[in-house]
Amino acid sequence: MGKHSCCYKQKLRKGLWSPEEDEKLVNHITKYGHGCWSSVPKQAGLQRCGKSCRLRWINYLRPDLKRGTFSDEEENLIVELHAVLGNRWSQIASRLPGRTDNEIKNFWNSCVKKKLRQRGIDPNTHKPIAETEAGEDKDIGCGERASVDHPMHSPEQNSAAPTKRFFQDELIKGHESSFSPHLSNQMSFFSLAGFDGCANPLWDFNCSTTSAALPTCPTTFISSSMDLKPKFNLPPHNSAPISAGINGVQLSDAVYSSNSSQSSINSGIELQSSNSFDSGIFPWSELTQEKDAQVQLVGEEQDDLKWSEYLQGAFPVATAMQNQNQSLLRCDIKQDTQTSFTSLLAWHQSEQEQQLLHYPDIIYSKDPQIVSVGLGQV
DNA sequence: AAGTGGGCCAACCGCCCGAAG
DNA sequence: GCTTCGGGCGGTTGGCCCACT
Repeated sequence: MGKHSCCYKQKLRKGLWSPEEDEKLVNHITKYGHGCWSSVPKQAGLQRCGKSCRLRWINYLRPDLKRGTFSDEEENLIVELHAVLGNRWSQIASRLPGRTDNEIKNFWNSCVKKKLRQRGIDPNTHKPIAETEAGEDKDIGCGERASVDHPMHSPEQNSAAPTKRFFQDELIKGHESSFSPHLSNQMSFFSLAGFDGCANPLWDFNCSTTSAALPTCPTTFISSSMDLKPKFNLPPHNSAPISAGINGVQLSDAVYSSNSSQSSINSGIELQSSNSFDSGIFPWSELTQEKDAQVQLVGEEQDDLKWSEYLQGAFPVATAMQNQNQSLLRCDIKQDTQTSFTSLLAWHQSEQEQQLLHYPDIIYSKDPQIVSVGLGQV
């Protein structure tokens, strides 16, 4: 693989584009579209390779590009999306209309990183720097949960972001999720159940375990809570879902329930016959696939949402925030168990007991539908 | 005024993936 | 199953600009 064949061709111009070249490219694409990029330079009369033309168009000439500095809202959104997606600039860019991955990447590297550090936040883990440093040489802290010898993690994946990346990649492999996150009426939060918001998996699994089974939905820790607030003042159409959900600290707050048609939570853990990461434990596979993950409001108002819409602000925030007195389901997934499925189950049961002791009003159910019903009664 | 260092950003590089043959 | 090719992505580079000395 390596270089494209076009890159070997001689006499191709490199470096900055001249206005004439830009004009040729724009004229050609507006007339004929780009079609096959490798043929564009020839057809447009350019001494460039197709890749160069593509890049120039996407990053600079495209008419729908928004130029200029990033707004505070955009910056906040980038930070939050980065907390979820890591360095997946193209996916981050897809949530910011008019911005390119390259632009966002540059903005991040030149500006945002610095700002975060100044605020004492590690831009990689989105955690306080002190905490991150402490976690590095102490126990398996939030940022370094991935075990070194874990088969999921290559040496380069010892940092937090690649760990998350691993899970994201796995998620992307499949998207027929049997799992729909339910949102509480109060907080429109789309949980990233598999991660704690610090770009870390909340569970470690043996590869064999992972491929065979994952807990579908820890409905275990459903409790009443009303203390979630957006951390950023995003535009109205963005504020609730993004700020409440993607910011690291609160990532695990959510409600999960399986899709009724594909049901699933048995003992809180489900054996999956197909792609384990599709089991819904990380329903945000839709982050990349734009498929039909449905974010549902629990209770009388149930609105189906696509994750993409969710991120882009289609979520009916006002509705979600109206019912301040209704319980918020929480799904706090602690990183606790070691690698085995069995231990996870044991932990699940033990946590249930603990939660019952401390929160008598907690609703537990192995069946998400029952959970929903229970919520309706709260 | 000249030199220097840093920031920004457009563009390139190397790699991956999927489709096609 | 393999090779080739095109598209795409993330990381990196190089050049321009500007502030500072």
